[in-house]
Amino acid sequence: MLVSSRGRYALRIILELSEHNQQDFVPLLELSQKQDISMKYAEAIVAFLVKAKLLEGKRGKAGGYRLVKKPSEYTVGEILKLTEDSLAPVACLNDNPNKCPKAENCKTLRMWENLNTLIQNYLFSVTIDDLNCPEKKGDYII
Amino acid sequence: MLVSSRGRYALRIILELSEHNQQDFVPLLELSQKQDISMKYAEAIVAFLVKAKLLEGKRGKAGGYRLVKKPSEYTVGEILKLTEDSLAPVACLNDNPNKCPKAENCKTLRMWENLNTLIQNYLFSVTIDDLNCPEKKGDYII
DNA sequence: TCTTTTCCTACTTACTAAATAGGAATAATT
DNA sequence: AATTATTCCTATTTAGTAAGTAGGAAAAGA
Repeated sequence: MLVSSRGRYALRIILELSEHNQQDFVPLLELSQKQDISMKYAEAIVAFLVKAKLLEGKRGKAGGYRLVKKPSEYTVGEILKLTEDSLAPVACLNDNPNKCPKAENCKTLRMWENLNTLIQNYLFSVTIDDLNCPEKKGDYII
Repeated sequence: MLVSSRGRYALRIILELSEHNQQDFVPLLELSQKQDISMKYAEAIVAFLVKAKLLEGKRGKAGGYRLVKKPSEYTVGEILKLTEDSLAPVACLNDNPNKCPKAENCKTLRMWENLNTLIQNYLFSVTIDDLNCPEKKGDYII
């Protein structure tokens, strides 16, 4: 059930970028140092985020990375869904309709679906902006 | 974020046992066949559950496995917490107080804590009995 | 042309989940 | 006492993949 390092780092990198002037490109060296992630690993993650169009990269001198939209428009859910491939707790939920041959009689399926809904609803409700300004977003209350 | 096979299988095995007369011991062969899990892998999982005192095993002829309490007293949460080691989405939540050197300034910590609470509250609220009789437990509604 | 930067491809390492194998110990039955 | 059905125990194999590394090509500004 653990979120991967890639996911956690991606969040931190986007958070870091959200704190810079959004016109500016922030070089990888600065990102990796500030976030204490090895240059090379940070590079792999950032490249992934650029390919997924969550970031924009610019080569050459004065190059670097920047966000493509406002921090309030990034949800934690969209970032993690990308890096984790899926947020679902069991793989069969990724197929719609469910392809598992046991799905019809599966006594746990409903429970997994409910858990999945719960997780997604929460993660897609939290934005990068919320993480920067926690007072904007009340704690989750059951 | 995926639940392991071990966790999914453990749930299915306990569900299977919950459908038998609870005095009887169900042999592994039957469990593994009914649940379509290899004998040897099922054995490893069941041994694990016995060690954790979630099941009781009896050797020799007419031996097998049975539940140690009523199905309504097993929560999905307790089963998965065992098989997954932890239900937390990030490892640092397992230490109380948090040992991560960045915890003080971590902008994502609160979000992970909230997600963790959400997941735990749900999983510990669902029992094996609920899975057998879904009408007993309303769907999760946000 | 020099420097700073991203971009790209490939590789290595290490971990661990998942599954298998073989046989010892136990208990009921005949 | 022998037989059979079963759990219990220890060790091993396999395979996938996350995590991290390496080196150099391409681009862009000064």
